[in-house]
Amino acid sequence: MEERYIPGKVEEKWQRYWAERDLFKTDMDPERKKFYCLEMFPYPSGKIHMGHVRNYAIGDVIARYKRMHGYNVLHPMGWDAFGLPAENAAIKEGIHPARWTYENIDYMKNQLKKMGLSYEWSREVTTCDPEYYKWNQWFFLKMYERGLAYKKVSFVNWCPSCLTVLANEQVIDGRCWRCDSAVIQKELEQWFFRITEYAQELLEGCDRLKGWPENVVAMQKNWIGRSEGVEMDFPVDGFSEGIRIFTTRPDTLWGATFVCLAPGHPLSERLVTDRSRLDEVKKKYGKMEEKEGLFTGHCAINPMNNERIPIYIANFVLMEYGTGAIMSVPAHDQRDFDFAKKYGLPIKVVIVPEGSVELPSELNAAYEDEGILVNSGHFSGLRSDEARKKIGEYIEERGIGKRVINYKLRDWGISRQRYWGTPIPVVYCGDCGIVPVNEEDLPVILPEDVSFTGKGGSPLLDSEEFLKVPCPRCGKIGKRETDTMDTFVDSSWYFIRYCSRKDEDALDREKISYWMPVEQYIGGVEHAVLHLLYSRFFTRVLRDLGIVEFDEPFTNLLTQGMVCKETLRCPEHGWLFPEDVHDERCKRCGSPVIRGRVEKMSKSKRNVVDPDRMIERYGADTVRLFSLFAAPPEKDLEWSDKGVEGAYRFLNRLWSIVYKNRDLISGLVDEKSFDLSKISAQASSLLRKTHQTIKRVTTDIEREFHFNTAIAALMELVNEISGFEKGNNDEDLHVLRYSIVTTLLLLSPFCPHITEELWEALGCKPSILEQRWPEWDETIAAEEELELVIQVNGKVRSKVMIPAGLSDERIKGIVLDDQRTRKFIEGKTIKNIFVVKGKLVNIVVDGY
RNA sequence: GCCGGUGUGGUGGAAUUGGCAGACGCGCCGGACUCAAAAUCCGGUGAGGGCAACCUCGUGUGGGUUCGACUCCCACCACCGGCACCA
Repeated sequence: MEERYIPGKVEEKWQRYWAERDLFKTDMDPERKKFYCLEMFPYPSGKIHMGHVRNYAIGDVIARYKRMHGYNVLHPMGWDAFGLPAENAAIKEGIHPARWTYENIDYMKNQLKKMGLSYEWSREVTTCDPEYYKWNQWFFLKMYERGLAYKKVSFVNWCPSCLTVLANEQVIDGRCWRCDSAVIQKELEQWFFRITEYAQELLEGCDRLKGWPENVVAMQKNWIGRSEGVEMDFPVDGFSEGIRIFTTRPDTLWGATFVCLAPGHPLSERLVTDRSRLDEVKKKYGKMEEKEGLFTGHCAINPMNNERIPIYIANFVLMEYGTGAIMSVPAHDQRDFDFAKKYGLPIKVVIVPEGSVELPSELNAAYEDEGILVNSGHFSGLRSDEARKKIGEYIEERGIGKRVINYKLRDWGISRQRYWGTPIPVVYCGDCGIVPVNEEDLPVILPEDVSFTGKGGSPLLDSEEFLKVPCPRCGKIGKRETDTMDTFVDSSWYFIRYCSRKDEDALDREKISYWMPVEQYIGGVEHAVLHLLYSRFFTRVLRDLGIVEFDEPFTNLLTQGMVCKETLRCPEHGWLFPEDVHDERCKRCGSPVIRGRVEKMSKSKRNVVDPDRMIERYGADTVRLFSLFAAPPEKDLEWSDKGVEGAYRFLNRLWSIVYKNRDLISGLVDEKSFDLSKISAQASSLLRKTHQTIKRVTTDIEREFHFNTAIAALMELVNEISGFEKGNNDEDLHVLRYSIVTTLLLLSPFCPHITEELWEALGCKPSILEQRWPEWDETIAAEEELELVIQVNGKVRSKVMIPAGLSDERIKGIVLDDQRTRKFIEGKTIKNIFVVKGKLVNIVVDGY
């Protein structure tokens, strides 16, 4: 190889080398400690973007680093291959979703290979493969058997553009997570997974997720949303059954002046005579804009004070939470207050702020804080918290209610009225009703001969062959379920599938128990409540099915920040590509360009950088290096073309240093220990720096994966190597070789190709990735001489060099002798001297 | 509104338990090489003052603890993210 660094050539050579020797293949080995390193698998959208590059670069460094520490590392990759874009492509371009998906996978796999990622491709998972989704169906059947999968009518989030139902987790600010259309509420019959069954366990588990970022844990807790309160029945005039309400504020029970039912509440139909008015309120259900209500004409009895209070249907009451009915306390709840004002209902104060006698007679807002109870029978005078406890007990003693816990978490709606997903394995029979498909008939295969018009519901409705099937129970012709599963079902267990190869048993207990859980999971924070919560739920279901024997799938989670870039705007032409700009002006109209904010890369804002082009120009090593160096992994990263060039320069420098010294050191035998008396001061310093660098790189990676500072340390070492001049002895060359070889080893997880090449150029036997991670010697790393900082009253006044390991007394002596220091302490009384070992001395003097 | 996070040079970001603020990189300035440029290499680079050795100020704002605070405590401001009629 000639002396010029040509990244493309080097990278192709080593990628082939690794592939030919299958160096990333792993097998279960109970003798070795395992490490499961996983990055969130991508949706095969067509091309990878910089967010992928960053995600996989981080994962690859960790996998390679752990491998060099002797771990048996599982590092797989796959495809979250079902989903809407494939179907939209079919409608728009007439290409079948399967073909579209597999072509994208081919292309993207090739891109990933060019990045030099250490994946074991024989474990590749593709979720649209019947061999994979068969197990989705199998889990569904098992869950159905146990009542964890069920069908119910409810209001659901409907995306009018995607023409499908969305889970609560997929609605962001009232809009579809995928296409951003406004989501509407629709009453439909849907399949659900009973995730609420695990609400408490999922919540408790949060506290044990020590290796997860706090904000993600907080978001999950928040989403599960536990609250404690009481449930009690309010009897209804002229009806035998009462209205069961839930409240977290039993201390305000005496202030309840009306009762509200959710529009979908079973009693609402029976209490309301005017159907059209009810439908009107229903239409406004869940709408945040305005409160809408309808008096039922009936009254309920407040069991605490036996007052008759009116019953309303109100659009702001949710059927899905609590009991679907509330007692309304307008004096102490702003929503009830607004409603009471609108409909002229009485407002009764039962809590006053502690220390004050009463609230103003005309409230203009609800008093929602805690306080002292008034007008509340014999509970008057108690503080809210005491009252809640006592009233809870009182209610239970009298048998009129009970203390309960409620969760915001709703069951997971998994039905999707779309084609490109896992068919739900159920048949509807005229006689038998809902009948699950027999296990041995799995998979229910998605028919391929369907047409995509984009109109009139799922293409599956047109497939006679798929639709008309004999009932698995009685054999009579029934109708197959045409809804498919939410793709989040696919990604809820893919990490388990990786434990065995494609042709092996998908649920091999032994392999799963060896490889799981995932020691390190890496991905975007956007899945904080979606995928990550579903996976925790699924893992528990699989545990209860006896397939796995752990609760949490991901021990450590790293949520990497977004990849951002500066945006450019022209007042005339909007967002601009960098190439549309010349001399700070828009090329088209000459207007001065507005340098916009640094924002997440997006096509619409024209601030994307294409990984292919970057890799072609600088090589994967440079792209990896820059994306790891520019920011710590959990923070947002600002892409900078100049920064990339800086990374490229660094690799070129390393390359030329190695080749400059190659003839001198390539023939030498590797040594790890040196006779310090034989080497020059420069070599001794380089040796020390090398050991310090091993230590810094290692601890920076161990401590929260701070690759940016680890790389900075390597740059410092390379700077020192570059300035190194050997003394008049041959031993110095051994130090130089040791230092360069160590640099290559430390850099190899970040930049695997160039380090392999240089490793080989120095006469070392490939592959560098099979080497052990270097170790440092604390005594060599320690400085012989330290720079002691001298402060007087906390201000730095002087610095002196001292030998390491002096006693405090000796140090004080040296300090007080120091010329510069004396200027500041002369004629003053020394009150105290603080010595920080090996670092600093602070002299406290009077009269300063 | 509730929950979480962030705030440091021209810029991306460093600073282990409270102990030299600004590592490393980018940019900029100066120099070497060159007919010239690019590339490369060397040096400088928080602000203000001084010919200088040096001095003063400086981590969003105000206070506190401490010999000593980017770091700990209290209050506030700004920005970012999540949730939000959840009774």
